[in-house]
Amino acid sequence: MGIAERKKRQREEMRTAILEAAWQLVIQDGWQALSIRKIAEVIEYSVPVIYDHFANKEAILLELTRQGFQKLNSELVKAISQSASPEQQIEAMAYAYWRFAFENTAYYQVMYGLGIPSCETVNQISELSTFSELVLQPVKQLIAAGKNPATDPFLKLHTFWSMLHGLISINIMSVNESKEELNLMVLKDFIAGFISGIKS
Amino acid sequence: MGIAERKKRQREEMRTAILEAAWQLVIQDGWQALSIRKIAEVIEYSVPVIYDHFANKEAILLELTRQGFQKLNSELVKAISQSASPEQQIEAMAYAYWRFAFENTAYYQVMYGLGIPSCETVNQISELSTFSELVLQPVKQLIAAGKNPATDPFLKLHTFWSMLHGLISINIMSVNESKEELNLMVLKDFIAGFISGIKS
DNA sequence: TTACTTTTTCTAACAGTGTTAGCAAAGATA
DNA sequence: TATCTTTGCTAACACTGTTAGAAAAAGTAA
Repeated sequence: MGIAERKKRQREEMRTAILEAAWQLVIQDGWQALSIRKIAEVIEYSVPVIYDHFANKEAILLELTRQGFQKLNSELVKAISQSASPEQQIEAMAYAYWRFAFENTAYYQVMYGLGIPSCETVNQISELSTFSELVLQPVKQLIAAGKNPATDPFLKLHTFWSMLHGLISINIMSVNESKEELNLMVLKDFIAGFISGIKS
Repeated sequence: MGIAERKKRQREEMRTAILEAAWQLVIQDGWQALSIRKIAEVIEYSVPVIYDHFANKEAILLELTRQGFQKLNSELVKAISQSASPEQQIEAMAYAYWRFAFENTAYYQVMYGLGIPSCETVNQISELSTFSELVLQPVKQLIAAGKNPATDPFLKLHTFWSMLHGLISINIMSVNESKEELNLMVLKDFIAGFISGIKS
């Protein structure tokens, strides 16, 4: 009897309808504005049916996160396949990753939980400039003492900040304790590379 | 007349009481669990008095963010002052930044809006391992072809991922458009340094 | 077709959230 | 003492995630 199959298919359709509605709302108003009730309105069903397919709101976000990584993966595969040497592959992947993030800002924000205290107001924080100047000072000195005095200190400042932030935020996210020593090594690796990169 | 002074002082006390209560709640239950009503309960005042000192909840978070950067700045100043050469200063600052993040996780999360879809469940995403393997492949090849075949590919993978993520998330946060070219240059700078770092 | 069972779907509620209008009480001024 | 200003509160509005329990629909068996 095909009834069970049809029911299964309908359940699947409902599930994807929920996810599509959720995604539509996310790219429309940002993932912070996503609500179960809005999803219910879009799919034209009552609220509790959503809970028949997802345990809670977080499970929906998690599924979108999964989709995001899936899409990113496929972009990376494409980047790899179109390049020959490992150098080119790495470069292509870096660009693909970068492009993915900015062409799919909503995805990236869901994937990494970005986008709170409100991105727009971060610029209001005056302490950020103090922070920048603080790091800038020794970087400038190092550049002056190095072999390439034309190096842009702001560029290096950005590299410094981004690297540290990325390392930390990825480490904070994954509770995997066994990786802590690994990350400390990455930190050391980065510092050494950063300094020698300025000098030479 | 000292009445105006006293009133001003009392207003200030109320303000700091709100911020202290908010902070206490943040380190207790995480910044996502922070609510105006809980703050009101802690300071033993009704809810609307909070709105006499802060426009909205976000303003409170923003102030905590500001405090976070202030504290980070003072840590960096300390790190700088205790080191002599720019190399040592940069290294000390990197470690200070790192330490600050992990000794003040709550601060760091508020500062960078981290900690959504729930950090704990990120590990459930199977696509992450696919992603890792994808990047790992060319990195391994590059290491094998380089002068230092003992280099840990996982370490390099982590560097790669962290750097990209840091660069992107900082760029996504600050809407400052004029910096986009700068960041593209940082990206190039990073890729070049990353590859040459593996080779040599 | 009818009676029964299972599945699906909904209404309504609970407990919580940010935010604000409007009133009451307290404090300051004359 | 009377007036004005500041301060603080109650109560509400419009949301949020989540769930219990009733109603409706769909499937099954006689």
